[in-house]
Amino acid sequence: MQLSPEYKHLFNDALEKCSLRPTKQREHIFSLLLEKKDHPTADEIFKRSKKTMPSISLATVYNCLDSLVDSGLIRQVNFEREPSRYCPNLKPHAHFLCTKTGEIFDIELPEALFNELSQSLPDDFVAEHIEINFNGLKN
Amino acid sequence: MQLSPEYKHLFNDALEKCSLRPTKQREHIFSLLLEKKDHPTADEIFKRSKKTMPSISLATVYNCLDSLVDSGLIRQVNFEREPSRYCPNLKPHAHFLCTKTGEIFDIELPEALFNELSQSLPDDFVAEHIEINFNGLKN
DNA sequence: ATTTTATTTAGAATTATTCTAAATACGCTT
DNA sequence: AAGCGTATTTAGAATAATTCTAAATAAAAT
Repeated sequence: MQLSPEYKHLFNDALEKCSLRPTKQREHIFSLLLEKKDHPTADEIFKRSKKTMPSISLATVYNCLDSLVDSGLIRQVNFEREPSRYCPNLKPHAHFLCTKTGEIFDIELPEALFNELSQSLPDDFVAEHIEINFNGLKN
Repeated sequence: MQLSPEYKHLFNDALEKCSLRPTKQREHIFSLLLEKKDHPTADEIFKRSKKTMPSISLATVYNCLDSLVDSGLIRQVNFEREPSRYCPNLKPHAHFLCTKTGEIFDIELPEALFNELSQSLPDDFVAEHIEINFNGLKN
């Protein structure tokens, strides 16, 4: 529940770059995501947050998650009509939803694949972000 | 607003395979999606449907869309927290959301890329479906 | 220290989607 | 074609996720 110096630095820098303030709540939620990387929903994060920061409100959780996403510290993961989930893995990766258990897995993909994807766009398209979601069965 | 014989056939077959009935409403919505392939939301589809089928209800639109997705006749497209959109393009393709205009474009990708993606999954993952969403700027 | 500006908070509001139960339509059997 | 069982449609209510609002608080700048 405490950011290591490296992450603390990353955290401050990333927010600074977007002129966002490094608040207790933002830090709390970020460290919580780093602690258990299981792609929780906003509501799940709210419940976990309250354990150690009982005064936090759900709206703040949503606000903080948005700030963290905007500053590039975490990623938002969307599958179908399900509530958004959040992921602190900063390496380029895809997600896999197991249709049986509902679990979401990070899938590390070779950087080259992302490049291939970008390059296969017509010239007038400039991609800022690529999201790759698999679903199927994980044994 | 009328399916061509080929599409009518495709439509009947696809529903049959899932033991779903080829109803007027399902056909109506399917033909409407084929007519203007602009990735409309359920609500937009509801508005369009009412023009020629005034008695249709929003719940039916949702039901029909689910049936069409289940039978593989259309695809559901999700970007971030936005409402689901629907796409009748059956060729393997990705989607590109222009962050400026909000428009969604179909991006045809070489089949090989989809294979590469599937193959880069660890052995215990079996993908049923791959969704690729770009966002950025389209000039 | 003071002021300015961003953020948090609780609760209300909104929006997309799903549920419910009755009415209707479909497709099969005779 | 009539009847029967089941699937689908319908309108409206209900739900769930997310956003909004306005006042209180906290952070940064002066």
